[in-house]
Amino acid sequence: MSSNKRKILITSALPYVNNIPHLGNIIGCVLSADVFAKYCTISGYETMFVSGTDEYGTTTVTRAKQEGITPKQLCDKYHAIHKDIYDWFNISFSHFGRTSCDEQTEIVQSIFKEIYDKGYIVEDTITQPFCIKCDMYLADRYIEGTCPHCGYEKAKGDQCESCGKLLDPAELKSPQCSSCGEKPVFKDTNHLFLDLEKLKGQIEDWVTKQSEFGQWSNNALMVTKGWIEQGLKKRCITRDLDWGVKVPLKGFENKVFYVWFDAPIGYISITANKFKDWKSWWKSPDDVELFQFMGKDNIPFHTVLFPASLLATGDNWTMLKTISSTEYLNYEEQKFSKSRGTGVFGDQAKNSGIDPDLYRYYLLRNRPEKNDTQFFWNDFMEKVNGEIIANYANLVNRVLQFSMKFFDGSINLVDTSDDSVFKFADFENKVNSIKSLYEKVELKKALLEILELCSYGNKFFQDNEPWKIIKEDKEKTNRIISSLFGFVRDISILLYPYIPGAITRYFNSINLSTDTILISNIGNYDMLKGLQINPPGVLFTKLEKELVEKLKEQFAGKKEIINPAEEFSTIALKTGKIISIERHPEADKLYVEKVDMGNGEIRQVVSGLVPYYKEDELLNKVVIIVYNLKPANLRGVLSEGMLLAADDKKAGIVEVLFPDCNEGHYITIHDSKPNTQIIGIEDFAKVPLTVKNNCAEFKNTPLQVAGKKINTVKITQGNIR
RNA sequence: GGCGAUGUAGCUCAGCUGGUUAGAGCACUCGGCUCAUAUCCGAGGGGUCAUUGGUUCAAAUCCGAUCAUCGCUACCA
Repeated sequence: MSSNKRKILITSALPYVNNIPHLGNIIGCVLSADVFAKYCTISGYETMFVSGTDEYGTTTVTRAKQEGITPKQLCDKYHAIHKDIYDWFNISFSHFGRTSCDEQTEIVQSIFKEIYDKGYIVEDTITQPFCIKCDMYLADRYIEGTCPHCGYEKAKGDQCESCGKLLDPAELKSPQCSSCGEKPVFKDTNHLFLDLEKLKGQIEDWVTKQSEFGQWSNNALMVTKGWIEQGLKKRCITRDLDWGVKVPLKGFENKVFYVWFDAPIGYISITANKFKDWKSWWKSPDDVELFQFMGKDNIPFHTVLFPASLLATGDNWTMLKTISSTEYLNYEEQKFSKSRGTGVFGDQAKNSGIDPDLYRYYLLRNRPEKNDTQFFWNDFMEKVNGEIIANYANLVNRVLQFSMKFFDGSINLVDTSDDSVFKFADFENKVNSIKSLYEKVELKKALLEILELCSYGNKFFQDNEPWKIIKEDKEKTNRIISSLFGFVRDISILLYPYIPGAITRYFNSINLSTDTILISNIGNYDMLKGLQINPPGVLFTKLEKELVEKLKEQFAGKKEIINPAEEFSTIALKTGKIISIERHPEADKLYVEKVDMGNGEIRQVVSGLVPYYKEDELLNKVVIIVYNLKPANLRGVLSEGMLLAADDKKAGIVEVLFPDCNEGHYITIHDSKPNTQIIGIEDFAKVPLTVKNNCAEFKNTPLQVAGKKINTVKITQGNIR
């Protein structure tokens, strides 16, 4: 069975099962991988392209509970949604599987055993919440309580949804089991850890070698190095949960593997799920080249953690050769957001009435390779209409129409002489260049070079004026058109990975089998001789302004209304008197102050003023506190507000604002009213407070307290924070 | 604050290891063609290559500093 064919194994990051992918997700992994896979296929390489839904983990369990179904049922439902979307986008997986298959259990367990036998697994005890009533350990997500940072009452044990901070469940105040409400007890539980420290040398060697060999992008290499330097510690690979792959070790019967450990192995098991000879792909490092596609947030899993697991087995696995990691695609200068309804998601794209090839074209044309890029509806329309339709589709159409009109649609031998379009466009060199870009997974550039070829085709057509020559020299006209016909056929082959649907329609209209869409057929025109073509149909429908405007409106999401006049009122600034001050026990730069806010309210505030002020320079002074800020935990000490200081970066001076009044006054501009709602630090950071001419201002309006302006002594110009 | 990335025409971007008057597409202005339900071709205007030092015979390109934007991170409070 083994041939001399190159074997290319392609994976695209496994989407988490209950997130519906948006266009940014789609271009990031699945679509990019698909173009490369299609290229490999038409190049005659033996190609395996796998992906699937990542199904295990607490998120699925929680969601299933909410919907009142089992995790399995939930995954069935969402898996179908994913599959449907990718089918619509014409993604040709060898297999789009799921991590909840039997092979996953077998392979994850066997890999684990190998790692265990080699001594890279260590056991350790951690303390975890346990619900007596439910008789189970509570995964981080299953526990709710008050967030120690912001005071949000329904914070989840792993992360507070209000302030976004990552949490340890033990930090929560008044914790509760999220299913029964019982107060959990904290019990010691044994877990297994992958000893990355011990693997460090191997990982580093592998990264050094492989990054060069596989020509990793700078971005991927930087993230990887950062990760390795940041410290490879022991990482926990088990969880107390039952939706996952069981840990095959005595004493761990009730535990499953943690998703980061089992998900990448999903690539292997999904392959095994459909192909009996999966080992010829995944255990064949000398014969197989592995290309992996993902968004930038997934890099360390593929360059460090997954390789570490495989290295630890000591076995001969096929490992990552080339990583293709994209930056993010934003939507009309915002982030895609399901909850805010911003951006186009896979299911919506499908219902938008626009040809999937047009999405494919635009997403790849704008592929975020080096930078984040934007999805703009106007840009979408302009690029689609002006590039793929006006340039390529029009070239196809004029060539075919001309052949129909003047030669009854019969094609003669393709002219490749020095007068032909091939010489005119320096065709051979261009094609080689495009092929090499494909090989390097430079998908955006390859696409642009193909379009450049189309321009040469149009120019050749224009320059030769066959519509005039036909009147005198039919033979010459035939040569012109036949060369263009062959030229367009070749370009279409090159374009197939990007817009497979349209190219298939094109091949049908010229009566050529789609089996002939092969890179090796470029330059081979024997099969075109004597071809009888059909009248061409319309390859694409142009995007109309009205439709685009409608869709833009539909997917705009909730608009943030920024009213400059009320902007200042998002914050509340209040004066307070420092009644005690001491050094933070755990930090060099921080003071911990008790501040009397008036009316007997005392707040504890932490501020980073040690390098700038001595204790007695601040004690008993009246200062300004951001009064409606979410409390934050700074190196173990609660800070219930922020002490305002001006900051002159150029001079390196920090000056605390000392208002000329007593404690308990609000700071205003004009007659603004202080906000009573709690805001986050990021909201506060958006409010531009500055010092100009020794006076504290908001957008050129002086801040006032008790009828007076707030002045600085040392700093004339600067920011306030 | 630290690390990393980015900053080139109105817009989207090319410009690798430094080498002639800085490029493309879109948009704009003008001209031409008509095979093309899509148009196309040509010409033109428009840039102190973020700012600023330095290395060099030569810098958008290399090095340093600064500023701005974005991402991650922190003793941001």
